[in-house]
Amino acid sequence: MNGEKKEIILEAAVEVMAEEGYYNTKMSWIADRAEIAVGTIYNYFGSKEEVLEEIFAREFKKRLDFLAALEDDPELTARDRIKRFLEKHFSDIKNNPSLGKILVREKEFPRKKSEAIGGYLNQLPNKLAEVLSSAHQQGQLKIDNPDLTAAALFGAIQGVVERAVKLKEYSLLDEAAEELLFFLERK
Amino acid sequence: MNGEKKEIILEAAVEVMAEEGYYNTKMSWIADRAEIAVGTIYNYFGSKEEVLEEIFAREFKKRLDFLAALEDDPELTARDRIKRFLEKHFSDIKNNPSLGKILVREKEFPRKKSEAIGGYLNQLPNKLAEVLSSAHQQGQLKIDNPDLTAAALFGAIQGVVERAVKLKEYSLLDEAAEELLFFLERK
Amino acid sequence: MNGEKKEIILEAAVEVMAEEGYYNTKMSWIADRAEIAVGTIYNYFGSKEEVLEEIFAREFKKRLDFLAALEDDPELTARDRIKRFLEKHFSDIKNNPSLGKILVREKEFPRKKSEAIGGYLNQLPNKLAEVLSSAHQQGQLKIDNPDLTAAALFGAIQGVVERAVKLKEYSLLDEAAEELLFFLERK
Amino acid sequence: MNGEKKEIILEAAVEVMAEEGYYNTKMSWIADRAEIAVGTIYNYFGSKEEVLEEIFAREFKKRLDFLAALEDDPELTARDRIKRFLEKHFSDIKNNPSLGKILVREKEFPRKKSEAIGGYLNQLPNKLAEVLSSAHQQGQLKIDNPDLTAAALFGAIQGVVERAVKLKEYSLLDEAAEELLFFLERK
DNA sequence: GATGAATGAGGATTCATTCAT
DNA sequence: AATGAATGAATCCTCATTCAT
Repeated sequence: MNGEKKEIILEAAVEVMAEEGYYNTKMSWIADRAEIAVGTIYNYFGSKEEVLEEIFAREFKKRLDFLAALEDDPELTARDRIKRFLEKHFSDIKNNPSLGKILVREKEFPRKKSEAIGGYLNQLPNKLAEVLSSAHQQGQLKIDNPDLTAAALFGAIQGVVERAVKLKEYSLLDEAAEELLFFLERK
Repeated sequence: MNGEKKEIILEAAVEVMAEEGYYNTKMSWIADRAEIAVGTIYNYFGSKEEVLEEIFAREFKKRLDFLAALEDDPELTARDRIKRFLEKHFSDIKNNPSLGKILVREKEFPRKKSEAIGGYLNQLPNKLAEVLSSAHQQGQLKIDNPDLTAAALFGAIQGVVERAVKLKEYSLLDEAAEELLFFLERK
Repeated sequence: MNGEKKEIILEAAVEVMAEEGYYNTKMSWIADRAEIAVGTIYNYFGSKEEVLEEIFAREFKKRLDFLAALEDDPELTARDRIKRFLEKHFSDIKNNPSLGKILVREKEFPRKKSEAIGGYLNQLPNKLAEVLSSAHQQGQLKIDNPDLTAAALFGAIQGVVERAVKLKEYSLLDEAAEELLFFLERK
Repeated sequence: MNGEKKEIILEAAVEVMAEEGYYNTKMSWIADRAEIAVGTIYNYFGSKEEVLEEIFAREFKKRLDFLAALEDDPELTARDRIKRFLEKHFSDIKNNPSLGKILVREKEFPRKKSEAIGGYLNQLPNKLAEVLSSAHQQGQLKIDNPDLTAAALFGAIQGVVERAVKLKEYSLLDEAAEELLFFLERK
């Protein structure tokens, strides 16, 4: 019951921030959407920034965990891992496009402070780089610079989501995983 | 002499916004950086938002023009065009990383109003899609969905720039053009 | 308790604006006078202009209502009606000279927008003209141009209030009603 | 030639301030209307306020002088004097309604400083009161309180001008002198 | 825990005035 | 004398955060 209110607030925040952007979102709008009082938000979050951080923390953690789980499965090739990851990600976004909007858009944050979010935003490419790197070492993938490829891949993911969300053509997301895999398959 | 002051302001704005982000940038900081008075900015721009718009307008126009020029050269294959475009873009960013930072980061703007910026942000992927699409029709490229590929490519460009700028590893940008071409090369 | 704060703000605003004039009045002074924070004013009024509007709206409405009530009493002659109105008005001003000062002074407003205030400023002369006009038709008063006479009467009222308030000779207001009636009594 | 520029500026100022009001009038608009540069205004006036002051000073001086001249003519009764004064005033306003607008409207000024304007605004009623008072002493007029009557008369003048100017019914001004004399004529 | 009125620091913008040309 | 770009003090308004109820 208690934890539930926190969820309600986060959901409301995701919606409003997706529509308006972090800086244009007023705490009172989040409260309105969540059908609670502004003050109540501060019983669960220390600040507006923390709300955004929590959103990022959760979503990125989910994805990092998912990726970690895939790595633990020795049966899978690097290609499989990336494929599964992409499919999961795009399918999640399709289920909650608001979230997708925020995840690709909020690259600008309250200065300095929120190292937190910046951190998450780095971890995923890093993890992707790791996967690519180990695949490369095992001869599964021919890539020269895993960091670069991971950065490109991560950007491509964002680009596709952004496009799909902006045009509300969520069907783009269905083909997206397959499409992006071509990027890793080289002669 | 007159037009010069506008340039000075824009340069200062690019620097400060790159460091601090649009919303965190105070007009007075731009003025300080440009070594002028705040009021002077308003002799050249109607608002803070207009400053950002002008930056986007100029940079995107440059790139669109460059791409258009490449299209006019019948000697070039699609691959050449994209390659040249990427090389130019990454080299520009390397020369002015602050600009790169802004161009990839400012996806959130003063609400509704700035259709302007949103417009530019779409035009480039659209143009890329066009190039890919016509190449596809001429049998030069095997891609299924030019829109999707263009979105991925555009995102990948942003991702690479973002990574390079964030880690200040500008050497990443040297290999980037070559790397991203893999988006177009399939078995 | 809630509505009370709005009253406190209005009272403070009347005082400060009377002393300083609308344009010279800073929102922070109103807040200081009301012993609240600036932000609080904005919980009750949308803008500085709206504060002034509310003052005008209330005071003019009071007077229009009073005049309307007098018109509904068939026992009264036109002279009685005007007399009562003037007595009430002058007595009100005597009780709150600050208000008097504002009511006669604020003829210049934030451009265009405040049709509201302009409206009130017209309604009272119009109403006076009506009373005069109907009195004329009933042979109670000999006046040629009710509009003109009403404008003069309205101006005379303002002139007397202005003089009394400026010189702080509020006793002028005691004789004022009687004096102005001479204006309507013609051979 | 030199003095001429000052006149041009004053005319432009009267026009713009009549349309926009003192506080809403920008110095640059006056300059535009006068077809000169802003800086030039400051070669003739020390400040925006001084421009308004000069307007008031001139117009009120004109009227005070006119009234003084009428007083010097022993042939005239008080009624004649007032009548002539009113006719002149209303006719002047009819010729330059912009001026009329300013003269009745600008009761709020840059605080404290401009005692000047406040002074003029008092002098005219004072002078009127003098005329009435001496007429009273000579048994020409039956009025009890010359100050009060003068204030009412002055207010009535303003009221009529205001109405005429606001509705652009300048014909009201033709009858106005005759009408206002009723203030002096009692049973 | 929930509420929402009160708070006040913060910042974009305006515009009278200056002064180098 | 005329110019008009540059100046920066001044102020309205916003909104995240607090806290008494």
